[in-house]
Parts: sequence; structure tokens; C-alpha cells
Amino acid sequence: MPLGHELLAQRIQRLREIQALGFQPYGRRYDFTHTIPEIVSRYGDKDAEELNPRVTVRVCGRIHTIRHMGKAGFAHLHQGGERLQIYVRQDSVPETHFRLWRGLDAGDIIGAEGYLFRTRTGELTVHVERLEHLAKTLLNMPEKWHGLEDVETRYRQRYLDLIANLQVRQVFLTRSRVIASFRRQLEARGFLEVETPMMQPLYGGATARPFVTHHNALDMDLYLRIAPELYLKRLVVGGLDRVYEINRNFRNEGISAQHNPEFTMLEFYQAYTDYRGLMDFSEELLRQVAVDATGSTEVEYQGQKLDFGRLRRLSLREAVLEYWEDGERPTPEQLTDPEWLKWRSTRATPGEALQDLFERVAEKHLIQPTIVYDYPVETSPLAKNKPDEPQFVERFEIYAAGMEIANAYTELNDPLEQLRRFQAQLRLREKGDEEAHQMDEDFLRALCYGMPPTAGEGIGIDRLVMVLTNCRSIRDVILFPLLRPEGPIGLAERLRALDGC
RNA sequence: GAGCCGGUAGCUCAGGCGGUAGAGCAUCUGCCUUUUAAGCAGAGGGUCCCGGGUUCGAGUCCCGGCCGGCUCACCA
Repeated sequence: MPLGHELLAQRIQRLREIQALGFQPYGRRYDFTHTIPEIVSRYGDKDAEELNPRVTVRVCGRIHTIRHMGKAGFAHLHQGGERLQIYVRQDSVPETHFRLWRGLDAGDIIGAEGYLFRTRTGELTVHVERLEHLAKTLLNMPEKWHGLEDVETRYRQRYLDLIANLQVRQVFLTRSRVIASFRRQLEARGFLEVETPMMQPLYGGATARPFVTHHNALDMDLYLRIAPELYLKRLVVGGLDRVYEINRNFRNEGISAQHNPEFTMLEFYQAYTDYRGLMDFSEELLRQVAVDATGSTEVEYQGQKLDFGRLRRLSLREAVLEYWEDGERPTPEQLTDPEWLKWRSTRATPGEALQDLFERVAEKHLIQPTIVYDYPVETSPLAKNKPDEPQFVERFEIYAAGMEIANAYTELNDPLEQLRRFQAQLRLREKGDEEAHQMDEDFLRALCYGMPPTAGEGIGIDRLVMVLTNCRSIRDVILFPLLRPEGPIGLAERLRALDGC
């Protein structure tokens, strides 16, 4: 009989023993007096005298380690990312409670009532007088020393990863603080949080291939959104001058350490400002997010110090010139010369070639948080032209750790120019570019009613969290990253065999 | 999609040139009333990812597949 089965049989047997002792293997509510983090912060620095007269507490948590020693024993309970030791001795608890204690396993969730004391080695510990059983583990916990290291298991069974690896909990707490910080800051500046369609009859707002789904009752195909942009701008037309949305985008493209098919984006739009205004705003936002998430504007990423205290700013063309490596550095004029660009990229238009050049030459060097501004019009179908250089648009991206983490621009609000841009996209589409924009005539109609001058920005939450938590892979900041199915697990069958259900 | 690396006990990992599969933790039994990677004595536990092939013999060599990681490509 394989161990997995034998162990499961033992644990199932133990359920009956717990019941026979008058406890419930899966208990009901437990009215604790303190969480374990509360105990630690309140009594963690109290010495033995300060714990007299006795402080009685009721605590609960999951057993992580358990040390049985004949007629007594110790265990560490975990709750809320903190741990607390409990001490159970035969002559301090009712007999059935001690028998319950003898049958407890690492992984079980229990409640313990007793008084606080310091052990010989000085560790704050609950001297238990009553136990309660709250949940039985039927499966073995990962090893106490190494924890759960298998990357695949960590992603597939994130619950186990969270139990075994406390740092993982920290990453997701930080992620939550990042999002809360954005909400707080946007709220404070009068931004309204909205929700726009995730299922869209036309997709747009970014260059990407969509997921397609189908609505049965309406018998129509729908696209999972690749961006909320066109809906958010409709709202600005409608007079919601400051709106934002934090939600998932879906892009049917490759998976990598920086790409998950669904990812979380903050998009916000502010009327009556432009991309220069958003540069200043972004700087403030990111500085405060870094502080709220990590306590400092400086964070360490893969051995390098990144400073969100101030964002460096340089134009896309300056970035290409600065990081040029191969052969003779081009002149600024050459970077806008279609003939020169044609020979330096396989892309069809001068603007695409220039951006291609930027991505190849400069992107990987942009380690410190940096604003890169003024992008070619060909790659930015929704952004407003620069008045003095119409082949460029008022657009910037923010880079950190060599990754693009934000994209912003002065929004194109001229419907006639928008129509021309859509037509240019349609021509690309006809040439087989699946990522080119579709014509969205309702969006065009909205612009025809007049959209105030507006600037908008999207910030990739996952990537920003990677940088702030020193994670190398986007899968480490997404609780359940997309994986191929693992195949049959076989647990249901084993449980059925053991329980006869 | 391509290249490289990996998959061995519940977990973390060893297994030299092909010869009946190992450790620590966990589990079970006994001892142990302030331990903390508790300790001591004993025991059980394996579809070596799956399927073919070579061989007297395959965890090991070859081919195909599955799953994952990394690096590219694409992308944010």
C-alpha cells in the first residue's frame, strides 16, 4: 500500500478518534480573545513578571511544528503570518483534551485557551488549559525546514505555498497595499472608480490579440477586453472628468516571466491636463505607492537599488542615442530620417522602426524608474500629435528594471484625426496585422460630441508589484497564474475508497 | 513557437561506466512534564512522469509524449 494511501487512512481513522473523544474534527466558531499577531505585538516584549497576574487568552491557528514529549509537549501555531508557541501538559488539561493533543498532527487547526508564560529559554508561550479541534488535515504538510520549493506545486497549490512559505504571504500583502495606495491617492484627487465591460463586441485600446468567447442567448461572439481605454474615454465625454478602473485585461499572446494572459491594469483619465501633467502626477503616485508598499522610496530589485523618489525623464530618441552600442552613434536627425530608419529595422513604417530600435537598444538598460517620452504616431493610434512634430505624439512610458510598467498620453480628442488613425489601422489590418485596431464607430461618435482635452495612463500592477517585491517572475505576484492542467489527481477516488461514500 | 535544463518516498534531495532503490524531515510503535531543525530505540512507506526501444538486465542509454523552469521569439 503506497504511503499516500496509508497516511490518508490513518488520518481518516483519526477523524473518528477525535469524534470519540467528544470533539468535532471540523469544528465550529471559536471565539478567540486575540489573534496571534495581536498576542505577539502586545505581549512579545513582556517578561515573566509582567505576565503575572496571569493573562488568560484564547487563540487559534494552524499547527506548524509539534513536539510530543511523553506527558507534555509543545507546538507552534501560525496565524496571520505570525507564530506562537503553546505548551500542553497532562496535569494541566482535562484527560480527553490531552488525548486529543496526543493525536494532533502538523497542519491541524486548533483553538487553545490558557495563560501566557515564558519558557526556560524565554519564549512567549501559552500554557494550555483547554483545547478545541477546529479542522483536521488529511494530507501531509511540506517539510518544516525547506518548506515547499517545487515551483510547479507552489503555483498549482497556492494555498499550500501560502501555508508553507511566509514570504509568499508578504508578497501578496504588498500587492494589496499597492492597489490600496493607488485607490487612496486617486480618491483623494477626486477620481471616480468605475467598471467598464470585460466582454466587448469590439476590442481596442491596445495592440494585442484578444480571447474570443460566445454569448448563447444573443448568439454573438464577444472579445475579452484587451484594454478598457475606449470605454473610459466615453465616460470622460459624458462628463466624468476623472475616472479610473483597476481590473483585468486579457491578451491572447505568449506567456513569459513578464506576461500572463490575464493581468491587472490601473487605467486613469484626467480631463483638462496633458501628458506633462501626468508625468508629474505619475511621479507622485509611484513615490507614494513605493512608500506605502515597502516603507521607502528605495527598493532593492535583483541586487540593484531602484529609487522611486524621482523619475528620470528622457525622450525616446534621447534614449536610443544614449544607449546606442553597435558601431557609430546616429545623429538626432537620422532618427527621424525614413531612409536611415528603413535599413535599421524590418518594420514597415519609420515610426515603427524607431520604436523597434528603442526596444532593442535602450529598454533593457532602463533599470532605474524612468519616463521615456515622445513616441512615433504610427505606434500610437489614440494619442494626440505633438504640435511642432506631427509625426510624434504626446506619449510617455515608464520603465523600471528593464520592464515597461506604465503607458500614458495626451488623448486624441479630434474625431476627424481619430477617423484617419482608425483608417490607417484598418489598412494595416488588411495587410494581415491581427493586432491593428478595429474601427470603433461608437467611440468615434462619442468623440464627435466633444471630449475635453484629456490625458490618460495605464499602469501594469503586476509588473510594478514585481519590482516592489523583488520578484523575478510575474507568476510570483499572481496568486493563480495560468498553467496547463495537471491531469487527474486521484484524490477523490482514494477518499471514496476509504470512506465508502 | 524554438533551444537548453529538470520530473526518484508525503516534502527536500542523493543515486560515478547499465547489475534487485537511498538519506534527512514527515508517518507508525515504545520511552521521555520547559522543548524549539527536541532527543533515544525500532518499523513501515516507491507506477524512479508516461509510452515504446536497445540489452541477459534500464532510475541510468535511445526515440516519442506529458508537465514545469530558464533563455529566445511575440508582447505590456
